Parts: sequence; structure tokens; C-alpha cells
Amino acid sequence: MPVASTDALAPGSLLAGPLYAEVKRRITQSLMSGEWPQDAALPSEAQLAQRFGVSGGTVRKALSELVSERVLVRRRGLGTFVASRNRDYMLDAYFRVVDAKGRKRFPDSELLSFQSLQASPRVATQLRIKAGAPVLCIDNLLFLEGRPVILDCIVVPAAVFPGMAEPGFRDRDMTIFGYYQSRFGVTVTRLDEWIRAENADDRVASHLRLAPGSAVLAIERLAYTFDGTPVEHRQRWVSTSEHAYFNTLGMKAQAEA
Amino acid sequence: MPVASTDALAPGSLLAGPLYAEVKRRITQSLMSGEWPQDAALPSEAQLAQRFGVSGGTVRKALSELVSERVLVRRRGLGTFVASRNRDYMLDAYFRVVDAKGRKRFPDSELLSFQSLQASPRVATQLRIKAGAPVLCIDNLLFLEGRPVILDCIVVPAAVFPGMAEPGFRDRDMTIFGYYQSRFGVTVTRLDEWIRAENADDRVASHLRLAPGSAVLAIERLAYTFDGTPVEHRQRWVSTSEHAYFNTLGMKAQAEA
DNA sequence: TTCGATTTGTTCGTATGTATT
DNA sequence: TAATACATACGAACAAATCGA
Repeated sequence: MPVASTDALAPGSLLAGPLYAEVKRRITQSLMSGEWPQDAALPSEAQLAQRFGVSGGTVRKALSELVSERVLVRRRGLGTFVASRNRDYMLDAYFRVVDAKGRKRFPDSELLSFQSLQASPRVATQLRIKAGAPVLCIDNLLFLEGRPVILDCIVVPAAVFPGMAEPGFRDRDMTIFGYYQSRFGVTVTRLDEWIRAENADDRVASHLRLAPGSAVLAIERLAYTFDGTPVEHRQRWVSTSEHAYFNTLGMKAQAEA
Repeated sequence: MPVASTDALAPGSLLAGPLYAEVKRRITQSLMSGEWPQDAALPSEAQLAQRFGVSGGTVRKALSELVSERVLVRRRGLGTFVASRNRDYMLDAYFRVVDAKGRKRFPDSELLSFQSLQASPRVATQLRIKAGAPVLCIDNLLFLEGRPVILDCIVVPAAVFPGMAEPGFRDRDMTIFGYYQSRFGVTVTRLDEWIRAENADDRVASHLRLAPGSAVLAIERLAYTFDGTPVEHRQRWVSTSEHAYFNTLGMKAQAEA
């Protein structure tokens, strides 16, 4: 039979905050370290409770926060999993562009270019790497209902995605974040976006089939992984002639009593 | 001693979902009906548990969801309150415009006009009122660090805010949502925003001190109260020459272990 | 198809800690 | 200091979903 785990939290130790927060940090660290393989379930509530020497309710509270932050998903009868960055997840959690009727659809994409370059000072600062460090730059055009609506210029540190190259990227059968996750073990857990309006330059206007000078959304976006390290910079231009960026805050609608 | 309340939930009744969801609906209904006065605490956990005939943990789960949806705030030792739509709350919960360094500041405002008009068909549809129904239209210019950055055109149904007039609105010593809440008992609990890019027309450009045709953010926004009724339509234009609309999703940063 | 084992989801109750008045 | 109220933590029981024998 197994002996008491060394992970058990000392009962009298001085913690910065509540116990469940410490449990959450420990679980996050295990997720980061790759202790639990992709697509496999985490240990059950009862096992985690025993491992950390806390009650099931405390583990549940830690896991529930990670679920609400969309890091984990739990399925009754099955277990707790790292949320897979698949199409349905991305459309639901991260994709914000809707059509005139408010509908979201998964876009088709066309890879425009894939280059190995050196980080510009500006993007390097954002990614917290050295200016001139090797990066991969990917230009991608996204279509909704056959029309080009979104132009993306993705910059990722080469060190974070060792061995990434155009063929593998082009032939992936999944979302970009899903590719990061399954191929490189990099799970995006947070997105920050800064949205501005710009007059489209010739390149942007041409790709989005707009008149030069047309107003477009310019979205600068940073994606982070568990420990807050930025892993992707994306400059996105969105044509809002037929679409809008949708955002909602506050109380969800409640079903009738 | 008090007898069992008629609000008690039947133990064997058929509920659509879990018990805490029903408790949440009941609490929401009481909030809507004005049963609990503004600025006063709701009944304590134990009192609500007794009233609904459920355990404290079930009440806590219902209240916790309303807290996470920013409808309520709980203060230990004090009680549970409807979240006051004051400056700090609005800046934290709803205001999304940041300066070049990512800082949020509360804007100064200048009332441009206050008119009683009839709802246009388009806005009437959004507000779910009849075209031509009486509405109040308020134009407001917001300044950050002395510069005009946001132009707002607010449309609210007159029926929702009986007796609202320019002097009271102009002299309010609080946020607009705080005024709705304290003066008319209308608490905004949800915001939907559709963000587009536009070339500024002469009026918008003039107010925001931009060249005509400059790209600006055009944000169409609907505010709802508890039961999902829209109570305000706001068309907002934002100059992003010195500012950006900031949005973040996913896992919060965690303190070190 | 049925059954049993596993796992999460919900509900209950209790005890203790902490902040406020 | 005492009373009140929320916050945390524990443990237990049962329901519901899933999967494999």
C-alpha cells in the first residue's frame, strides 16, 4: 500500500492565503510540468485529496476555479481533463467575431506565409524575449462565408516551439492553439487584447478586399501559458463591414422557474 | 416562533435543474421586485436557508454565482448587498478604455444634449419597445487626461425612467448606472457590446478632435437588467489615437507559492 | 443488455476562522 | 468584549453519467 505522499501540506504551516489556493497552485504546477499526459484524466478528487492531505471539498474548490478559468473541464463519470483547444472550445471561449445576425461560425483559413525571422524590438518586449531572438512569423487569412474577414500576423518565439516548420503547421488538422497544445505541450490559458481602429494600409485593404483607408479593427493580442509566460503575439486586422467583434459582461440569462 | 415559510421549496418537486439554481432564481426575483431596499443587506445565509428550506451550502452556491456575475457583493462581518454601481465598481467591472501604458482612469464628462424624442425603428427593436415610443436621448462627451476620447449617444425608454429630466441627470453626483440604480431602482446586470471600426463623420471627428475620415471604434452597446429587459442603448465612438479598448480572457495570474 | 465500479455533481450538516460593528 | 455574518474546511451521503465486463 502507498505511504503518505510528501506532497501533503503541513497542517500548521503558514500559508499566504486559503488552503484551496495553495492546492490550486500545486495543481497548476503539475499541469505546467507535464506530470499528467495530454488527453489523460487528472487523478480523481479523492486521490488528489489524499495526496495533498486535504478534504475533497477543498480539492473541488481548487478544481472549480480552474474550470471557471477554462483551464480544465470535468465530465461526470469520466474525470477531470485539461481543456482541449479544439474547434468547439475555441469558437466558444476565444472567438469573438460575429456576423450581422450575431452568429459565430468557425472560419476557413489560408496560410499566406511562414517565415523564420528575428524578433523586432517592439514584439520582443511584448514576448519578453531579446530583440533579434529567433521567431516564427505566420501570416494567415481567415474567411467567413467565403469572404476574407480577418488577417492575422502571428509571431511566436522559436524557443517555445522547437522544430516547428511550415509543413507540419500547414497540414495540422486542428486549431492553431490545439496544435501548440498537442504538438508542443504549450497550453494557452489567457488572452489579452488591445483593440484599436485604423485606416487600412494597402496590404491590409487588399487582403480584406476593402478600399485603402477604410476603417478596420486592429487587435493586438498576447497569449500566455500557465505561469504567465507570453507564448504568442498576434496582430489581427478585422473587416467590420459585415461582421462585428462581440463582447458580453455580467449576469447570464436564467432559465424560467 | 415563526412558522415554516411558504417560500420553502417542496422536497420532492420536479425541478428543471439543481436546487441552487432554483434558489438563485428566487433570489433574483426578490431583487427584481425590490423586496430588499437599496443599500440594505440581504437576509443572512442562515435566514435565506431557513426561508427556502435548504442548507446553507446551497444558498452559498446561489449567492456565489451572483457574486461572480457582479450582481452582489459580500462583505464578511457585514452581509450581502446589491453591488453599488459606483465609480470604483464601474471602472473595475465595465470600463474598458486604457491609455498607452495600460492604465484605466475614471473619465470626466460633459453633457452635450438631453432631449425627449421618439424611438427610431432600429433602436426601438433593440430596446424591445415600439417604434416612436418616447425615449430620452443623451449625448455625452468623455475626457481622459483632458482630451476628448469617447462620444456617447445614450437612448433609454422614458417608461423605464419615469420623471427623468435634464437637471437631475446633470447634477447627479455619481455614475450614470449609479443614477439609474439609486434614483429609479434599475440595476444594470449585463452588457452586450458590438465593436466595429468606422471612418469618423464630421460630427464625431469634430467632438473627438480628429481629422474627418479618421478610423474610430464604433461600439453599439445594450444594457440589461435582472430579467433580461434591455434598459439602455448606447452608441459609443472611441478615439484610439492615444487609447485602446482592452479585453482579457482566461486564467488569472496566481500569487507565488 | 445488464450490472457494477468509478468519477463527478449536488446537498446536507457541522465546526472553526476572520472581519466588522 | 460580544454579537453578527461571511469564509474556509471537513466529512458524509446520494444522484447522475460513463465505461467495460
